[in-house]
Amino acid sequence: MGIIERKEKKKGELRKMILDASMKLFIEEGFEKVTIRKIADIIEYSPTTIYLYFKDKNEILFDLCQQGFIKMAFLNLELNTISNPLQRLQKMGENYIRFGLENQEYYDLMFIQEAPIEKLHAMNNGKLDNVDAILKLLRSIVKECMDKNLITKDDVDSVAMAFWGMVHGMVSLAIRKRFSKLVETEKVVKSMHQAMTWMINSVDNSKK
Amino acid sequence: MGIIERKEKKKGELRKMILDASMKLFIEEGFEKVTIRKIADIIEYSPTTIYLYFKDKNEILFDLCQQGFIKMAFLNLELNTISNPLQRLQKMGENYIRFGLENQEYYDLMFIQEAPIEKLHAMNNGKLDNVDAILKLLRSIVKECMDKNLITKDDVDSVAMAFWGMVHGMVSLAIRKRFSKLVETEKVVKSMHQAMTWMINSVDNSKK
DNA sequence: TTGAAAACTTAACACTGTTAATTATATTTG
DNA sequence: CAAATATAATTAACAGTGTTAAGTTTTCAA
Repeated sequence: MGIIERKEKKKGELRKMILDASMKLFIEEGFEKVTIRKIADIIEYSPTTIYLYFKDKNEILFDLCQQGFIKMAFLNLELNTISNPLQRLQKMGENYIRFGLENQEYYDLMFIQEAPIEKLHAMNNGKLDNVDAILKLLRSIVKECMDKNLITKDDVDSVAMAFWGMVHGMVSLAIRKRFSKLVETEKVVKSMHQAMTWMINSVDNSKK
Repeated sequence: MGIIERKEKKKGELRKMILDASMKLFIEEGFEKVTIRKIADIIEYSPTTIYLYFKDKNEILFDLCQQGFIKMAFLNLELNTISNPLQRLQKMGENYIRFGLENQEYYDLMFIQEAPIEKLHAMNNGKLDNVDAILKLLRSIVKECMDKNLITKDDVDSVAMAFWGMVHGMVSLAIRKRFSKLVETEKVVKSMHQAMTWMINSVDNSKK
């Protein structure tokens, strides 16, 4: 049994080496540069060895993706200190925007690319993952806003979609450089926050 | 001069054949299946011939992209019949959502992929293109809403960003299957429209 | 020490966009 | 009309990509 454990550990070690190499490439050169052969170069194994530890490339990208969700979740820890749920919603949105702009490669993988998400759907083994945690938080804040009559009551999920949509839409359009015909490049970030503030104020029922 | 014209025409004809073949592949198999070699197969020329008529693949994708913008612009023609600018804004949003969901391949190229947009930035020879037209329309409607005190006054571009962001965000998250953990697949479309309606009603100052 | 199982590699397949060099086809000139 | 030139199209290749089947090396228990 000690032997099997050691084997498992060794197996785990190479798995980790592959993921570490992927992360290194991902951080330093972006996710398009994460190729099987480059990973193999770094860990000094042949490319095919990787397939003994991962079914395919998506399984590796999925792991990087999960790291991103963990990273993002950390930003939301400070939200507990804000008592007003609408202010909390705004702060969550601002965190989201900042995370997206400062971690564009992660963001791409987490919310724009279609490749790694297939794994997420396949790996639905009950355990609620990091995506769930963020969505659950968003939903609960929206619900609290409605319960306290800060925003107009409606289907919680739909309203959550509207907010998520707005921040994701702005971040992804910014990352993909679609705002150039609307505002100057230097003003994009400022305008995004201004948009966020306008929206929060506009839906705030306590302000009228 | 008649001779040069005829030559130009012939050159244009092969150019058109290439674009037609690209469109055929694009419509029938999606944009990832639009490859130089497949285009070459259809037009019955060698792959390298294509490079005599287009600088690179992006130049071909850019053309498909433009077709998408034209297609989208058609949907907005009916907007003139709506006198209330906020209702017009809602209708524009609903058109946008419908276009995105019904033309996912076009939408991908127009707003999600980064490849063809580089050409759009490079080709900035003054002439305001189809993207401009749509953004100009959005901006003017937002402005009209503010002028008529239907929504709270603020920087027009920022508010336009908020609305565009919301609809683009929802459409792109739906296309990339990110809503599965929030609402059931069958309900996504309905929830998107519900989200849109909630948002329009919530920002409507005339309703309070 | 032998034999089976595990770990790893080599070689290859089927693709991708793109380029340099070459050949075939028109067109213009002597 | 024939030769020279200009245009058009092709072949072959480069440098990549993910992935798989088959073969080799290593490890380890009987």
